[in-house]
Amino acid sequence: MSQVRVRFAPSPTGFFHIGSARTALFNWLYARHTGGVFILRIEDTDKERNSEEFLNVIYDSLTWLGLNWDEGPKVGGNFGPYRQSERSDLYKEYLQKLMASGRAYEKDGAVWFKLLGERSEVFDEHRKKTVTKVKTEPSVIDDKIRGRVERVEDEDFVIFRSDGNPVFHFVNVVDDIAMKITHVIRGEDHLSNTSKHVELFKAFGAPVPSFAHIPLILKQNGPGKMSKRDQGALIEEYQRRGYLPEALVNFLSLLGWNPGDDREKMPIAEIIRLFDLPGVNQSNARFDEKKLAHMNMAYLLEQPAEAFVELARKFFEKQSVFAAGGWPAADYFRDVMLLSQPKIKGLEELPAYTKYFFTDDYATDPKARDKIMGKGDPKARLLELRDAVKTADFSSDAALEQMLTGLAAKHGLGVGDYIHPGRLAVSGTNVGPTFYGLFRVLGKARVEARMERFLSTI
RNA sequence: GUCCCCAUCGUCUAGCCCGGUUAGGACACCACCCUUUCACGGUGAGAACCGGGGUUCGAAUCCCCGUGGGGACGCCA
Repeated sequence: MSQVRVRFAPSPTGFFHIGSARTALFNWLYARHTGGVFILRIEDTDKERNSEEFLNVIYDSLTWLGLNWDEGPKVGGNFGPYRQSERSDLYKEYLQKLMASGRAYEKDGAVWFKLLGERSEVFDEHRKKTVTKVKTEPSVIDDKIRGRVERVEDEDFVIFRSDGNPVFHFVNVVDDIAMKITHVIRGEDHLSNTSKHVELFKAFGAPVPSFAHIPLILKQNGPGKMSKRDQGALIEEYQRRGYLPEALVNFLSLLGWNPGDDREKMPIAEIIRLFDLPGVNQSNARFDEKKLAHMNMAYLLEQPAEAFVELARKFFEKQSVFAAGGWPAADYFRDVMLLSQPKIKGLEELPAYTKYFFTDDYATDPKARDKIMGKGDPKARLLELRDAVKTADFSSDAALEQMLTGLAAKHGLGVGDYIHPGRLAVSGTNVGPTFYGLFRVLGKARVEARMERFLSTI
């Protein structure tokens, strides 16, 4: 059997969204699973709506997701060029073939594809105009996901606009022939178009590729499929918010596909090994941001220390959390991030979660203050803690824990009686990382200064 | 309106092809446990076969019809 050749064929008319990413991913997975070739082809025949900016968004997003292409812009290949705007000669050549065989004709300045069969004029109520219907044989496609689908294509359609540019149906088929595409994996919104494509393949005398129409991704709230304008629809949004691409890829792979058992979190190599077209679902899936967030957390939690610190550093950089010259010492930043890693759900929480580590100018949460200061005798506990801190060993969590348990035992109290006001005094909040880690990383000098400052306000 | 696709917990889904399950898992939600807070983690609860007809000893599973959802009907892609 010949090598699988699949293509992802976006048009640069807007930001790259979840649905496109999933289509790209399934094509990529199928190529990697079969040892085939993944081709990126830019469908930019609509000059009015294309832009270089959106083209770069496509490259950036695919690269970020790790969906590398074997042939296409930037990497080349034997079937280029890979931008349709650079392939006009080929399209004219193919048009000549249809003209020569009598399967294309001009009308109203445009070129139409001619269906074979008996013709009749019919008034279309829905479109409010008279159209020419052609009595044709049904086009049959043997879809790898949906099975046999039959549809009658009964009207000639435009293949070249009156401005001289070819339309999608035409270029799509011509390029699939020219690039020797074996499997067309695309969204179900194209299923109805497929009969047009099948007729074109046949008119060119070319073999019809296998089709696999994947279900659509529906918006999380309200009716209809997800579009670029919907909440959470854009890939670049997740990139900006510090999501891990491997988490997004894992989540996306599970939207409309599953390995056939309970496994969800899987390394990409495992997904590639298990992915296949028959495993793809037939029904549409609703996008669930919460499940994606959970997947992202799971990936974040298992990052090795240095990798996590690096991710955090890049995120802080991109968000410009610190002024150019205002970065904390690398070791201190590292300690703070590692202390926070097990506590956060996403990188985007990090700047707010760690703010008080990097500045003395933080606000004290009034709610936390009321809650903690209104119970027992926190001031007395803080005074005791302050005195104990003076001689305490800050070199390890264990040493600090020993200090605190000793202090609590001496006064017949629980460690919580010290921890709650202590945390509030040095961080202004009642949520945060482990208390001993908090003290250790802040260091004795900061802890003492902040405790004194806090004591002076009560 | 015409044509095409689809239908299991709120959501993603396993089971369907090759009829016999206490219909399983995950996210979300709730309770409890762990615990210095918040998370994580653990345990448990609630939660589904769209409806109606067939076929069959037996239907989530096979067939038909409804209904519902989605898509396509451009000189957009």
